[in-house]
Amino acid sequence: MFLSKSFGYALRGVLYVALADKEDRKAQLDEIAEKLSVPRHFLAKIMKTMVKEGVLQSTKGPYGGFSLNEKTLDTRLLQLVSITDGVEQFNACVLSLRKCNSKNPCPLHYQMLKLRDDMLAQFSKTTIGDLLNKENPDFIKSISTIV
Amino acid sequence: MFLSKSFGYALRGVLYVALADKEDRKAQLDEIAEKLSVPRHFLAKIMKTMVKEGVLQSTKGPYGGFSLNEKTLDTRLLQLVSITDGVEQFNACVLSLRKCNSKNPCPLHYQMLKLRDDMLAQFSKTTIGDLLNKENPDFIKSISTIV
DNA sequence: ATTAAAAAAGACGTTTATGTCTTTTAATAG
DNA sequence: CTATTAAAAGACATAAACGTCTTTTTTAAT
Repeated sequence: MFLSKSFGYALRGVLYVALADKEDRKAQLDEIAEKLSVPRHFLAKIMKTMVKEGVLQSTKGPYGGFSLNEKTLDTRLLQLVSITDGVEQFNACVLSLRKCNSKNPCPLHYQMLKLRDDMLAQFSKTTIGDLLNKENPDFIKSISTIV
Repeated sequence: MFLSKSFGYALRGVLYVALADKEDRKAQLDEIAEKLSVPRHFLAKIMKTMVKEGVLQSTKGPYGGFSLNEKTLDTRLLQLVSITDGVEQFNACVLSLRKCNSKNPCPLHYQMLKLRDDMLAQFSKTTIGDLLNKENPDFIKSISTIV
């Protein structure tokens, strides 16, 4: 309802790489996809995009894989949303009215505006690093428990 | 992002019927679709479903069309969401984790829970009648201004 | 240099949301 | 009762999201 599956895969993917980083190792696609129970090739596309957008780093070849870069932990969730879903839709009217605005509000304009602002605030203030600092001992389990 | 197009069409459709009702007349599909700039046959399906679900009334044949019933104005927006989108997705984890709950929360569990509750509260408390009582003089314009 | 490993790239397939078209059913006027 | 009108029903079409498979490119060890 709120976000695409790609967003969830992206976030779990980058979190997995961050956890591997704590063990001073890179994470490879095969491992990530398997541990997170996410379609391998689909995840590949998403990881690739994140690399292109500078959220992650990757190296090819033997001993290659995905790793963090200087920006990863400071990346805001909103940027992930932007990469996987786009942010324009946040501003779209629920009634599909293009000319819906405060001058000519649809019947749900202000109600939705509030919900939207709350959501944007949440996703803007939270970074990848924030999620990792929660010190949840079951963190790994929580991002991979799918069944 | 939040809701399907069908939801927007459904709400605008039923509001249009309510406005026609204030003029003591039924609204026909051709008129509604044209005035709201919504695909006729697609809207037909949605209107039909709303009739089946008891949100609206319809009569076939000459001088037929869609009209309100005793329940229409008391219908909560959540019921429209339920008809067009389903409500299960409100409870789905953004990370697609099936076993995400307060015992085993994903990193975004509580943040999303709050947003979700706010949204459900909004949609639960607001009825079709509430939207009509806002006395917005540009109401008709606001639900049909699409271009 | 050669080979193997791993990501990048891109073609292809499936499913779901959205949209269109035609036929059927029901109601009313005359 | 017949013709007409309008919704109901259902088949078909398109676009976007989601997923799979194969080939190419890059890297590193030997």
